[in-house]
Amino acid sequence: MSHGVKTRMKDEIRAAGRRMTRTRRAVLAVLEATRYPLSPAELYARLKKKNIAIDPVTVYRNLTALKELGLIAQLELHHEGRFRYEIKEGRDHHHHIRCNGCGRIVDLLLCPLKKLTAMIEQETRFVVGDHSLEWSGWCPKCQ
Amino acid sequence: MSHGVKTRMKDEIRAAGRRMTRTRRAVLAVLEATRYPLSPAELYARLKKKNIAIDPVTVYRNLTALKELGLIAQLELHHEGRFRYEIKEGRDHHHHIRCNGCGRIVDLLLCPLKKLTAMIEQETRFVVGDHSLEWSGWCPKCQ
DNA sequence: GTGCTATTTGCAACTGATATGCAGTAATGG
DNA sequence: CCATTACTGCATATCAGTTGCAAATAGCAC
Repeated sequence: MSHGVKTRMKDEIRAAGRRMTRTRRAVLAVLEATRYPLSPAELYARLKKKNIAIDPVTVYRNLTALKELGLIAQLELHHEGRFRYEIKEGRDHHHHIRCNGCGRIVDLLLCPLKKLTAMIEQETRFVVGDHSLEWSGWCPKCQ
Repeated sequence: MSHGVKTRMKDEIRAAGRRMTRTRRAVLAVLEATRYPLSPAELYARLKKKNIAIDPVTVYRNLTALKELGLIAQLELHHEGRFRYEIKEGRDHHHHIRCNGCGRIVDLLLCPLKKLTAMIEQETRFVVGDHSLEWSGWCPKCQ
């Protein structure tokens, strides 16, 4: 196994004519180490706690770039009104549920929607691209 | 039929100790006349075009109030990063698809998710509340 | 209609999330 | 280690939505 995840990511970044920088590496590292999608602000806080010098703007710019490169996914949780980001590498298509009480976010590994695409294309004559499916509710502790 | 939609809405507003005002009536009228969910800014623009004097802040406050009263629904379309609102009265549960090209929004009358609730509750131990399911793609004209 | 009270409104100012302009810095290929 | 060009930081701007407060008004009682 000569080609690790990090190397593969760097290759993809280079292939698009972009660079693997100190801050980009740090952003990716935090996203990789976190098992739920982070908002830019949360990500920035984690970088700060790790004593990594980075400007909030650079966090935004890196998230946008990595999203365009397809290395991370941008999502919006139910009624949260802001974006979150999570690493794509090694993760299957999935959705989320978020607790209205404590804000805890849990992955849902199911996706009942794959079969629906054809139906929707027929119904609307759209060419269906992406979808988002997000749930909210109350987690065990907050019930 | 002595009890129209308007009267019913006014009753619900009054029942909650709130008032049916000039601006609230206008906001409801525009939402009723529009067959897709509007952002606060779009709603404000339509009111202006109809020469209705209203402050943008009042639009926000009315939308919040009407949402709390359960008369309108707040939703977030796929990757749009802001809220939209639509009238609930007389409309079944549904979802949307939005064109990446022109922004056109079309209703999807299907909802494949009802059966899923029990499954998710079992899997996560959450008590499932609401969900959002939004699609994006390319509409016939933009393909 | 008159008057009363609580809700609403308009205006201004504010917050929070995200974007942009620009000059300086640093990652890559040669 | 040089040149090129992407990236970073800082300041500043924009956009969505919120909040404080005094003035306006809806709804109710008379």
